[in-house]
Amino acid sequence: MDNNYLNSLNNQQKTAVSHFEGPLLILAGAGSGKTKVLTTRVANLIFNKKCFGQQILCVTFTNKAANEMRERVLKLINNKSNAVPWLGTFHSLSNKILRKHAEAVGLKPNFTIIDTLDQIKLIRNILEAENIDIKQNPPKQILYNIDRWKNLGLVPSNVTLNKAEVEKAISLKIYKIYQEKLKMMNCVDFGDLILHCVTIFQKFDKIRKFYQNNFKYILVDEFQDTNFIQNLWLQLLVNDNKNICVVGDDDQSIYSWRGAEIKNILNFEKNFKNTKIIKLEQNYRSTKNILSAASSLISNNDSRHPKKLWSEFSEGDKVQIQSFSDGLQEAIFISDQIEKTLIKNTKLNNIAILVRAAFQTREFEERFIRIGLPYRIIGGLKFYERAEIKDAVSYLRLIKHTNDDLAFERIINQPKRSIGESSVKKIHEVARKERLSLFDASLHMIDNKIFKPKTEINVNNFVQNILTWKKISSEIDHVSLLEKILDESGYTQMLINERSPEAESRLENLKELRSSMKVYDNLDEFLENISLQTSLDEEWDGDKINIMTVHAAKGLEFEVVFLPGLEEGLFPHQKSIDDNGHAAVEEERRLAYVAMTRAKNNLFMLFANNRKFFGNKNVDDWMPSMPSRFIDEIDKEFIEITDNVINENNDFEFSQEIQVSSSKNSPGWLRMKKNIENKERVKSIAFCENFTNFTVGEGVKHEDFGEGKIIHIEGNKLLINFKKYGEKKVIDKFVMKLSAD
DNA sequence: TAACAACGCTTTTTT
DNA sequence: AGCGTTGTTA
Repeated sequence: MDNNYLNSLNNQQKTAVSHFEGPLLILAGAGSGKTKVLTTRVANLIFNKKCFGQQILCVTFTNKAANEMRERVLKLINNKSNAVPWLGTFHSLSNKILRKHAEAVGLKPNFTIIDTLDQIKLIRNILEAENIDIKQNPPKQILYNIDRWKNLGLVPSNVTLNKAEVEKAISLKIYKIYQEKLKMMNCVDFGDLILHCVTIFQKFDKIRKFYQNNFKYILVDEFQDTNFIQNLWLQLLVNDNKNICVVGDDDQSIYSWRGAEIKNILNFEKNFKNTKIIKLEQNYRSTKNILSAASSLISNNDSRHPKKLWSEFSEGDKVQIQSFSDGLQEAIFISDQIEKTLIKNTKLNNIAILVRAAFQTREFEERFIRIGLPYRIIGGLKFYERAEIKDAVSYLRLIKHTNDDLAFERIINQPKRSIGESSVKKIHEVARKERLSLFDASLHMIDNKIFKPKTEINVNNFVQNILTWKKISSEIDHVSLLEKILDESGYTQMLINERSPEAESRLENLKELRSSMKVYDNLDEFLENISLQTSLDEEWDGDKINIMTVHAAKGLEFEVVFLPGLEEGLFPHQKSIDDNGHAAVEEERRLAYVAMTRAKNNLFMLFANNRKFFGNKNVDDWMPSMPSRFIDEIDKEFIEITDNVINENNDFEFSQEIQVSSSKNSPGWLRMKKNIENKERVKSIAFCENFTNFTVGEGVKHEDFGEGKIIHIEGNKLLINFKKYGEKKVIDKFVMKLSAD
């Protein structure tokens, strides 16, 4: 192996890579090459025979980051697959450890990891059983409280409520039952993965020492986003040599809502004596304009370590600030920009649209489908969270553990077996009284003739099927088992009978599930990993535009970045401000900073004057909006402002077909400014005049679309069937009556 | 019990 | 718009 890998590093990076003994804190600014440092450091440790690959614990924040890091490390050390087995996320590594010591916390090694939907369902069930009002105690809120306790390392018996927290008493009560239920079902949630590990490390010195001794070196990425329990997990694994290296950037801390504590990084040198601190301040990603714009924004935060990122790159284009009359115009601009200019020089893979909230992706999805640009939405709906996939997995789960009540309840009447709500409720009651799982309660009720005769036959068929499949599950492979179940349960037939496009795509998804299962050796292995799998799609295949939330974009970089929706209330998000005030604004600002610093060459920041919420059934769904404060906070030297607001009275459907370029005549930017000062509400489509002198059936002519006939009228908006263009919505003043002459 | 209509709430960010 | 919950009917 050649030693060139060190030569491509700058001095600070080299120091970081070559520091072997003792705690190391790397403060790495955005784009300063921290992944390179981490991967090279791992390789360097192995080259210098400081340890074996399997003695390195390397923790990343996402699976994506873990995969990328593994790939790069393996490349550096010559492709020995599985040479760094302990590289992964806190959750995946905890999963691995917990499988080995499950009994220590009263679980079987093949426990199931439940997802958020299951968590909420379980909490609902408990609330119902306890006769607690669901409306007054939303399961989501309770789940949030439980998660927070878990992030703080608190098991139910360790939670103490002060006077201000009386309202959490119900959550605490549920938490206790929730944990018991999970144990009974041999399930854990995401939080448990880490919490159980910590419990084991604390309770069993032998186990802890085993891992401490094994991990000669620990590396942690994105350290600014670790929370209390994750930090404790690390502290328990560090041995006396204190060879722990953490990398982070306080300006990129964006997970406080998940319990992330910046103080973990700020106090690191206090926790570990003789910490070596290295700052990486040279940026290798962005042009000077982008970097300066981002730096000027983040300098508005009070609580941060001042730092001076610098770049040897050219100035580049200024950051483009663009305003639009509504979200659709914004989407049209982005797609135009991509189609007209970018597509020539930039691969679609190098273009990203980063949004604050997931719902914003829809606007772009619709636009790209319409004009046929390939795109991918990352982290949207996860494959295994789809209904049909969860159903199929529930069958497998129930076969594996018949006391998995969540799985039981999900599929007992899916496909329909005429076992309705009331029957399920009865099973619940008996299960509670007899302290049985739903499955065993059903058997009990059959034996004791508690069901109505018809229901009994149906329930009996179901449980017998499950038992039969359970029996043969050890004889045939897991893929055949799934096929058999989908076939014999009537699930496939149910979808075929539906004859809808949705059902067809569900069948497709089940096929995909089937092929994805082949990657695993057996059913256990499949079930153990399915929940931690973010997506089974080959997400990064093909040349496509990337659409994702800013959170999901953490750690990634793109040639061109679009940031739509920079409006007060959306970015910064109102809910976050409501909940946490000033601290929240600072975190939102960091989020904007992360978003901006993803861009290498071109950065577009966009906002609309009117934003559509909750569909567009009626005009009330349109909300006037103001540009984000973050736009004002960026130093004007590095930005260029363009106003694309078309005549406000224009109909949004209609404007879809006009080119944006034709309209730079309205002083929208200045008007917006004025509106903010006067605190006036922006005039929006909602206030259009609401009458017209056209009638349904009348023939009309439109400048662009030619002749057509009115088929529906709503206020001053006409639905017209054009001869050439088909049905379109147009505002009345853009069409002329076709007079008899 | 199933099928369907009516209603109301949604959307912050994720392993 | 889309989903889950509630109410109505067969």
